[in-house]
Amino acid sequence: MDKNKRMTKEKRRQHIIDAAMERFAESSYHATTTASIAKEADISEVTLYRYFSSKEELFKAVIEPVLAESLEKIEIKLQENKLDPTNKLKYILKNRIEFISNNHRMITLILRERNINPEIIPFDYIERTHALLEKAAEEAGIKLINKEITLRMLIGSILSFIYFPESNSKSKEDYVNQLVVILKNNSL
Amino acid sequence: MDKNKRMTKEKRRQHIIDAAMERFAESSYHATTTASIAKEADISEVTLYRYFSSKEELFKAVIEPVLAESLEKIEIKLQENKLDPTNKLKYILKNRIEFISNNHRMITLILRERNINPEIIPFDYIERTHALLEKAAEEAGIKLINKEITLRMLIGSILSFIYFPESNSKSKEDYVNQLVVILKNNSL
Amino acid sequence: MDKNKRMTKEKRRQHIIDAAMERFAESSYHATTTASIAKEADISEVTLYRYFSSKEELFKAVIEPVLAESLEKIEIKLQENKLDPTNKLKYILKNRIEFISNNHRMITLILRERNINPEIIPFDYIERTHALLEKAAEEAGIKLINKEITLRMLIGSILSFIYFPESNSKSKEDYVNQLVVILKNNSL
Amino acid sequence: MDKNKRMTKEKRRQHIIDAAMERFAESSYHATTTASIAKEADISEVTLYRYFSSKEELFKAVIEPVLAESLEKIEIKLQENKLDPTNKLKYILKNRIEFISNNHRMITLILRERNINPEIIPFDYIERTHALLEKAAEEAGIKLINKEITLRMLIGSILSFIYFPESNSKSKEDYVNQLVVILKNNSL
DNA sequence: AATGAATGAGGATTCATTCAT
DNA sequence: TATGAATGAATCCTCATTCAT
Repeated sequence: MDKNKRMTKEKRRQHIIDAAMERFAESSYHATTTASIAKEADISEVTLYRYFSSKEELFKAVIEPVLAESLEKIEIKLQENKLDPTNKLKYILKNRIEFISNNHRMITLILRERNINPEIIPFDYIERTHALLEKAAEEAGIKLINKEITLRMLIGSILSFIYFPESNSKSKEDYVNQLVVILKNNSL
Repeated sequence: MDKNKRMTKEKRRQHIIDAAMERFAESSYHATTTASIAKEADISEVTLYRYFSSKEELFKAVIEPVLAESLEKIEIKLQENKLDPTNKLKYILKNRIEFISNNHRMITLILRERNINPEIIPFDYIERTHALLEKAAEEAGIKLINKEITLRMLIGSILSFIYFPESNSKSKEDYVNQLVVILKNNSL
Repeated sequence: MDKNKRMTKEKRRQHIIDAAMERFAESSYHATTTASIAKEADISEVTLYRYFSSKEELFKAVIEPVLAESLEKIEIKLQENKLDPTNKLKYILKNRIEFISNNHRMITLILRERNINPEIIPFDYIERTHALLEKAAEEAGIKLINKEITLRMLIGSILSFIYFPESNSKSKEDYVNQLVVILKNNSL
Repeated sequence: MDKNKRMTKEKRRQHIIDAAMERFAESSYHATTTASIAKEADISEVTLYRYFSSKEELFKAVIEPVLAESLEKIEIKLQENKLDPTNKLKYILKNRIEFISNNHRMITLILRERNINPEIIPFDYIERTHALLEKAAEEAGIKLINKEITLRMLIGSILSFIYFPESNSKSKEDYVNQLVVILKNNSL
């Protein structure tokens, strides 16, 4: 209680966001009440509303960093174009897998809500990642028996980290390298 | 209206379940109101309550067939043991992929709600599928550089059908066959 | 309680409107709570909302009949043009005074809210009545020392009935007749 | 901001009252928030509460001068008794009309709230004015066909200035003089 | 003296569920 | 069997007011 009162504005804001994330992740946007978020943050609902003008705005603030980071960096990096095609593909895979692993709860949350609140979550990660992978695999000369199998293996690999997160960074790097080797070996 | 009145009890029950599925799939358990389900089914809310004693029970009835089917058949089939290891693996993959494709909306719905209502959705498909695949891959002698990569490719392939459904049955069969070939080719 | 349940839909609707009028008249739109209206009507708030989708809609329903009646009839009657100018003027005065007397509480309510909710109360009675009187007085050849004094006496007479209502119909008729006589006598 | 800080206590108090009047006149007592008043005055809500212990007290302070002035002066003047009856009547009329014109917004505000907060607005101007006029008219020997019509014309004339304000002081004086002439001319 | 931060109480509105017919 | 009518319990959000600095 006392320490709450001493928080700086920015810290308290983040504190509320954290509490909200906790609650939103536990249930869902609709199932989560502003009262429960306030309780989690150990503040009153009114205080919550001093920082965020509505439940929806709070929700946006929760997912915003992930939404913002998401595909920006990767697309910038790819446009710098210093990577050869194979490393481009590896970069995408690594980046996505790291991203998912680091933001596991939030990603789950976002995917869960994306159909429900399309106006809040304006684009579809998975679609866009799919498109990126498609282009990169082609450029890297990966030609399995058909394109579909290639892409399902690539995107599926990434998706697996949503359901089976992995924190060890080295493991993820190894995983990507081996995956690409296998795919290249099996190209026509 | 009139046709509603003529429905048999069982038919009407199913009619309500269908309507409920429609609505639950569109939003989420909490965001879906019993009023909207009744409207979708073109009946009154009270009638809905004559068939299902609560919203939760209706939800259970919606997902129950999928929940029931899910891994039952596959496990029975596997225990019959008439398949050689490789075909066992193929069978699991095909079965899961078909299952996901045929029940796509419901699967999405169930996955979305599994954290929210753990008491309603009592087990985790993906965990169990993962376990099945792990065993089958081992028996089939698939030994990629390490177990993790193998499993991520297998489970990831399946997961991809959640996000990228495919209705053509032949395609799915081909996909599985090719996937297994590749994996076997790359075994140590 | 029991009799409430037996009300027809239309009767109950009117019952709620009456209760709302009671409460709105007692305080004001903003100071009146939907809870207090429901209590006045001896129903639950939810029932209130079954009949009116919002407080604002209920408010509109309360004032609508008065708003609708208000100046329609008078303008139609005047256009029929069967009255000589003096009787036209008398007609306006009588009509307005009757109207105010019969709907005294509602008029007070509407005047009170007209500045506050201009979107709900879309036009200004008094302005329009003023305009009607101006034209009618001119046609009736009433020419006091100046136009302002004439109009203030006319409109003021009407306004007085807002603050000092009178139920006896004969009195009102007499009043109008005498008023017009005086004004005519004093015309230049 | 800076100038705010330099205000004397009394000046700031008045500054807040002015802001509050602005807001109360714009909407109504209940629809006006202390936050909006504070914003209008460009101070914090807490500061507002340093000057006025509650919203109600602030409201009282807003209307107090008008309430205080209202009928005090007039009654004192009348008791001095230096005026002949006709001029007494004229004095009342002029005084009331001037008063309404000079405090137009506040009068409107007070009339709007008088039913809502009878404890705050403890007496009824209009009733009291009516009583004053009744006595004065009688003393001035004005005897129209009946007392009611006389009084409605007198009080109605005053009321008209609430709905149709007039700023020109000469006009008002003329108006009163002419009104009284007419009434006297028509006395029995 | 002034305020940023905080809140208990309450307001409009919705929801799952029940009652009476 | 079917439903129109009804509601207690929440839900998001706002308001007047207070506390700590």
